[in-house]
Amino acid sequence: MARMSVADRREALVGAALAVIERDGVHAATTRAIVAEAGMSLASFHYAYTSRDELLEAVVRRVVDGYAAAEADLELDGPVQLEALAHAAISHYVELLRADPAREQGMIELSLYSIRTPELRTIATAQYGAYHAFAESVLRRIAEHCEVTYRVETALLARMVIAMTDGLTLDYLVTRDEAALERLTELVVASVLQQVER
Amino acid sequence: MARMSVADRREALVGAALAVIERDGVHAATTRAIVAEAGMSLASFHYAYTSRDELLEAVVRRVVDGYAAAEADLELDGPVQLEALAHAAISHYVELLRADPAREQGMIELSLYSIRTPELRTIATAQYGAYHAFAESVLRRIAEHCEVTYRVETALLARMVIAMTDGLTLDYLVTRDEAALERLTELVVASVLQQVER
DNA sequence: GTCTATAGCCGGATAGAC
DNA sequence: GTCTATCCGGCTATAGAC
Repeated sequence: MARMSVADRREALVGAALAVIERDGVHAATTRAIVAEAGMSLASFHYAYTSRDELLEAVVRRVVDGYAAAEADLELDGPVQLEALAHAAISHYVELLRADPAREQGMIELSLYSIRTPELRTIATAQYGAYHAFAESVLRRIAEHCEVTYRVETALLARMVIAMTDGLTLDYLVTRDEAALERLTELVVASVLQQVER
Repeated sequence: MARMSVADRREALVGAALAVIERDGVHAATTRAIVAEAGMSLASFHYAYTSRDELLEAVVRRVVDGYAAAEADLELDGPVQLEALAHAAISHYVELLRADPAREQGMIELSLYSIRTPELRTIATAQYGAYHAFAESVLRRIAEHCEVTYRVETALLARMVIAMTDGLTLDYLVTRDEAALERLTELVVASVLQQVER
């Protein structure tokens, strides 16, 4: 294998780990599976990271950064109705879920693994902090765009949205019931809209 | 160890497995950890079950049966208001969550593990089927008691309740934020009440 | 710096004594 | 029937050749 800077090697390993986690789950993301995915040797792994947990910490950081970037990219332009906007935002996630359920399962597994591992606990908290911040930012932009306010603090409503989408995700992962997913999505949207003060 | 019938041994192993899963997670529930918890030898395990997955299947079955029994035990008597009843039902679960978060984490891990394991997939589906049936039964009894109906099918609303409590659970497991848990609970109750047709 | 080889441990499952 | 002892594979991490 050609020489790579440690930074590049870490980058490649994080990407490979994410790929394995998304495809086969946290349980399957062994150092061996990760280096195989990255096309490098086992020793190279330990040259870039001292331990598997250190790599997983970097993986969670990348996921968190990814959400921050997604927030910046989100477009909420044009003269759209409040209901349509709320529906579009939730549906956008639900489509991601339907397109790649294993990925979402991997993300939940990653959170659960993190909170079982003392050194990773704070990282897991940061992960959810990023989820909440993302949802809150979207809610805030919707409120501004549609000139409405919420009956509860935006941060709390954001938290509810994350909780509801997580619950939706678990339901779909287990049952794979498309019809229920669609109808549950509508109920989640209705629950959010209920908290809008026009 | 004294002689035990295979049935008794299985019973003991399922209980021990559940204890380990609730305390340390599915990942830690190795055959060795389970037999240590049950106070028996490793060989005795394989005398009662042919494989670890076979035992885990039995564990999920016990969890499912436990929910069915809990439903039968639930009391919804007395002239209570609809709002108080809905709040009490949700709060009852939230108190279980606060009292033993590790247990709820273990149950979610068990579901995720099951859906990653082809032979256990149907069991996971049954587990959620039992959750839904439990919630639906409670909703039905509340509706009957308070003489109201729901704007959507009771089965769908039950599904929403399970999804929301799952999401609530993940949020609390990660953040351990008591204040947020309380306020999220209120939002979940409000979301359910929104679907009541008086 | 990168590799192969291996140490050392823990996992599920089994053999064979009693 | 129940045990101890063991096989064997996979894991993380490291040693040492190049």
